[in-house]
Amino acid sequence: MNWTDERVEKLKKLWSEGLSASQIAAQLGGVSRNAVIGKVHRLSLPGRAKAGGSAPAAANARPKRPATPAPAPQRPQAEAPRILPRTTMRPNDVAVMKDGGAPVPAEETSPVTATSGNVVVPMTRKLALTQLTDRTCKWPVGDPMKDDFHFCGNDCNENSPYCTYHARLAYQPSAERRRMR
DNA sequence: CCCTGATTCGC
DNA sequence: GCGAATCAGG
Repeated sequence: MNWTDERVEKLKKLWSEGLSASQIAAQLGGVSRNAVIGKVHRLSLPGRAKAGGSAPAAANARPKRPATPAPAPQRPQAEAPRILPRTTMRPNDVAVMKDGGAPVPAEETSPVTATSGNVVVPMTRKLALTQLTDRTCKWPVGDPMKDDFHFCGNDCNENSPYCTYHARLAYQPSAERRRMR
């Protein structure tokens, strides 16, 4: 895959926007994240800022490289579009989903934080925390700091902690991967 | 384990 | 110049 001006330009754009190398590689298609990082360095683009006191990356630089380059099997990265419960979502994933119009918990352990404010939900049974059972949807509704806070409480599947509706919101596929020719 | 960027060096 | 392999972290 050539680094055409077009692709380089897109690389610069996405990199400056803070996307990770792997995400950029996914968008460009046909290149690995290593290729992206390598290109970034070659272009002398500013690397990622090291925030809190840890940046001995360049200080070390004493790796060992075996003189035996094993035949590297390429992985064509063609996974099936499986929808798996990804509870950990990165900022970019959330940003993409936000356009869908559906309210979605931004944080992993506590979806509560994201639902503060106006949440439009089909129907809730307005259950308190202590009234939740194994079969009631545990999707939080409203502001936990206010007293009108409650949980959805609808019937949920045996496995999922949420009802069918909220399970869709909670378990959005990472998606936004595949983008190649 | 997943991920991140950084670096080296054979090609 | 390219990028896989590798390192070093989170």
